[in-house]
Amino acid sequence: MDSKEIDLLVRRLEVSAGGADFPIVTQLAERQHDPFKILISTVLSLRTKDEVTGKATEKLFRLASTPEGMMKLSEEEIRQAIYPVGFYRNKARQIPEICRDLVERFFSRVPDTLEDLLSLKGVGRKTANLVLSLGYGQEAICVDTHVHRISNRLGLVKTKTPEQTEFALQDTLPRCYWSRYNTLLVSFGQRVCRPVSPLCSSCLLGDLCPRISVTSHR
DNA sequence: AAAACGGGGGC
DNA sequence: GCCCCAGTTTT
Repeated sequence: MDSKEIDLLVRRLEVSAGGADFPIVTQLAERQHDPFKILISTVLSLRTKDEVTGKATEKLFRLASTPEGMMKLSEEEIRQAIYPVGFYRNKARQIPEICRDLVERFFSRVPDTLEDLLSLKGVGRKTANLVLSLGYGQEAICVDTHVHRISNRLGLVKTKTPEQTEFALQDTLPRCYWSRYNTLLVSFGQRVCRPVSPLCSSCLLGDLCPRISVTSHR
């Protein structure tokens, strides 16, 4: 796929994903340029729907908005604030831990390198890359289940794991598309090209999808 | 590579 | 009741 075809694909994804008015894009834009907020909200978003995560993040930040403040919150306080995101045992425990790490090892700042971000407890490649991309404006591809699934469905990559997808996309996509691409694909994956009962009839990319007539896209 | 983790909400 | 979800960690 040459760069002209890729540019066309990204544009078509933009149209299919519904453009900037889509809630996820709006929410992400609001969190932009605040790496700490992006980090915390992404940890909260693990296996949880994004509308729920957005509200939970706001409530939590009303309690404390800095690593210093947040590391002092009790598990119970956090649990109440972030209801109903689920995964409380992990999340309510990890947040003060991450904040303590930020204060003690990184001078209360969210790191801006992949290696440092991955050293935080509960932060994996997807979270780390999202912080780099949205928080620090670096070109990064963060691969979640949507990006993994749809990149394969569109034939951009042929991979088994999200990590393989990340590296394959780095080879396939020019850098300038990385940040736009992953945000778009998540929107597209949630509203149109869903894992279960995808809206193929209203999808504008049917000609690129080998499974257009198949009922399930899993 | 696969399983464990883990809980509210939608149907 | 059953299944799904912007993942990460452990076996």
